[in-house]
Amino acid sequence: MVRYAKEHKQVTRQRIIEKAGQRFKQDGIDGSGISTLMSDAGLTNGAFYAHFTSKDDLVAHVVAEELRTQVARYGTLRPGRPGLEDLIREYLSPEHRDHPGLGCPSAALLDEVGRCEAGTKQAYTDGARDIVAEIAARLAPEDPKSARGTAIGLFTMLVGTLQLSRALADGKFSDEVLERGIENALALMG
Amino acid sequence: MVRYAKEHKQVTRQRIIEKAGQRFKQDGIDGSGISTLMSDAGLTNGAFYAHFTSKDDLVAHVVAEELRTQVARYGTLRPGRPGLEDLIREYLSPEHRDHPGLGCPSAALLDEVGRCEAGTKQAYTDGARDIVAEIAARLAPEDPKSARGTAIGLFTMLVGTLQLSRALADGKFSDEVLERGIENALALMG
DNA sequence: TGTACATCAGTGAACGCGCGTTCACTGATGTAC
DNA sequence: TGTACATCAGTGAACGCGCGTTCACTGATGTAC
Repeated sequence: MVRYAKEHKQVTRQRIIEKAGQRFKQDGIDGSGISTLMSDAGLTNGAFYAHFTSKDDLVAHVVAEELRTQVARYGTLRPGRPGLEDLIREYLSPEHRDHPGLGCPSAALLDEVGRCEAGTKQAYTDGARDIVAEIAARLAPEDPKSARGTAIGLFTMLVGTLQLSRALADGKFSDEVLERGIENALALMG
Repeated sequence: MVRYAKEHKQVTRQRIIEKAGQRFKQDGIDGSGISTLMSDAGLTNGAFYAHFTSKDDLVAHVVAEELRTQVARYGTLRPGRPGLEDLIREYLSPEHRDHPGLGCPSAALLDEVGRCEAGTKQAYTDGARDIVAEIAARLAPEDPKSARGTAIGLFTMLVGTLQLSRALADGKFSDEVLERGIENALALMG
């Protein structure tokens, strides 16, 4: 019937998106060229435009996928507040700090997303809404709306703290930022 | 004696650094080319290497200068905690969100600094130390050390909140993030 | 069963462009005598 | 006072390179008859 399995091209496209997510988080969006991205996916540069109309198009899909993955992580945590506490400790760990390619897209790319075109910002906005809702639901399952403010504060502090820890040249200072961040985040949860 | 006023070249160098700070914060470091930076300073590209050994060299000096400016801002605030409260409201304002070029370098560039070479990260580290110390001294003038944790939390939340507000395509959601951020920051101060 | 043709994911060379960097030169202002 | 020379901040064209993007082509697999 078909020369390739029906879903072959979709699988390839998904592989490009996932590898590009890692590369973007490691080297930045501006810092990652099409040739590198395609080579990460085991392909050559020419095939790119059979999958995406432009780099901007890829970036928007990558951001959407990365945030979807973050939301999915919440489903794997212990239920309720204990799950959030686990998340805080994992998020503000030296492992996460030292491996941005496998970590949170917001920590790696948030200020760059602020400079991206509308489609990418929209994809980020949709994902951010889900993340805030997930955190709020864990903080106050009976009335998530009341916890939105705290959820936003928790999220922004996690992101800012990890970014700061990555920008510091002094390992001791960086470790201190992570440790204080855990204390602050747990305190913020109440 | 000299063809130009003694300090002429220093003045030009300082102008390049300050204009580059604005450009970096607006378009990103990777997003700003030497020709644009020099044209911002009213010069042509060729003069760049009479002032800096490389783009990385400029970036390190810009980061150092930008953080020095941030620290200097603390001196212009009302003394003590009221000054910090003013800062929080100014920092998390729509005006600051909408004019990154004139705003906080951490909010505009923090994740990019994390990917910069050692000299730039060192410059950032030195500046961050001063900012944390300034905030801590305002939170607990009698015992700043005890307030370091809270100072770090306040700083990271401000930075993360402004970044998030800039990344959101939805103005209403973005405004909400700023408002909740002010509440959370004031609560964190205690 | 065998051969001609259609499909299409992927190849790889090439496009113009802007990047960071280099360098021979300019021209305004000084000094020497 | 006038002319030859030194200084040096800044000019602007050029360097090789990698960028995002285009396109003629390949080659593996299917269908037609």
